[in-house]
Amino acid sequence: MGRSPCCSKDQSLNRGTWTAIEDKILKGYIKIHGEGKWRDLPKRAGLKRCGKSCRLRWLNYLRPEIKRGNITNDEEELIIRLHKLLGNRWSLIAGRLPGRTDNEIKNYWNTNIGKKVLLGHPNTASKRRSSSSNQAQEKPNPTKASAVIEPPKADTGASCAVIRTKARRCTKVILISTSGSQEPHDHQQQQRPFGTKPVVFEHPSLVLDEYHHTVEFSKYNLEENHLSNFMMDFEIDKSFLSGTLMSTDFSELSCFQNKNNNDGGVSITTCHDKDHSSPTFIDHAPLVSKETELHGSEDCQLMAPLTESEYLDWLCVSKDILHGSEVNSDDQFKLT
DNA sequence: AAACGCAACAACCGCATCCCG
DNA sequence: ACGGGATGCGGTTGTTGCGTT
Repeated sequence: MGRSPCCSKDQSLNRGTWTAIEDKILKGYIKIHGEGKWRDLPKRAGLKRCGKSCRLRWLNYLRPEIKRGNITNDEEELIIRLHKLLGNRWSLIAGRLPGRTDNEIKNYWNTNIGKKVLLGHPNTASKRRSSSSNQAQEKPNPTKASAVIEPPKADTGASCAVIRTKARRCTKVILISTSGSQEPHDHQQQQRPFGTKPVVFEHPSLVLDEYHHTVEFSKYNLEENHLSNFMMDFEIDKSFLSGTLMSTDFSELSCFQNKNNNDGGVSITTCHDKDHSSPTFIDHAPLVSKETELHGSEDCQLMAPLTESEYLDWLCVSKDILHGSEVNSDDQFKLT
């Protein structure tokens, strides 16, 4: 039973930086035989490397589509936006930057952006080896930079909180309307439209799930936080994204006008099933984490209400993931 | 010119997840 | 449904080389 010993323990294997000859051998082998079967590849190709190392070298360095060179300002901007939306899911972020690898973006974040974010200077990128003038400044540990970032203070323009440190599958989203004073279990109230009234998603799966997630709701004592006059929970699936959420007219949604108070708004909370049994079509959490009783709970994270631009970002990414195309600006949701 | 400090990034490591029999 | 191998992913470490003293 158990896992076979890691090949990295094999003392006869080469470690460290790859040589040009090794690169050539690996490139040549993959050109002929294609990717995959990494465990067997080194033996077949005649490389004294472990399969993992070969895979990493190929994916992060040797692939022909890899774009070398500095991260451009546009790319940096995109990374920041995506990180705000996706957290430390570097592979997802890299997937939206053609030619860039997750490793490259992760490194870039840790050495550049993460530091700027911590220091509160998101637009003052220090270029590679540009100057040592800032070396005397406080030196945050780059490897820790992405692990703990303080939640943003209310109304600070650039909110860069990382939602969670470890990528986890998001299986549910809970919308919590903080408007009105209706009872959470009142079915009548749930038939009301957007606006100052409770949110309604008229989708069969939502209704079906209502009872179960109401239980979950009381479990976390949301009521005591006075956050939830209404709550609806649902599986994130394609019908939700493409149907319920995407087809909803948000023109009456007033949540963005009352950020960080209970006077009106919608919070979105993500939950994570430990057994990953629920279907998932997006696996990113959209929002900005907020200190509440829920914060730190292993399975449920409460997010602060989104700003308009944050919400649009999230919707764009969600839609893009679903349809594999860019969102037309005309196709975005109208917000008051 | 040598030593040192640091930034950048390549590579490693271990765990999570996927996939197939 | 389950087990185990293959692969993916993110955190961390090691190496390199530039800039400063």
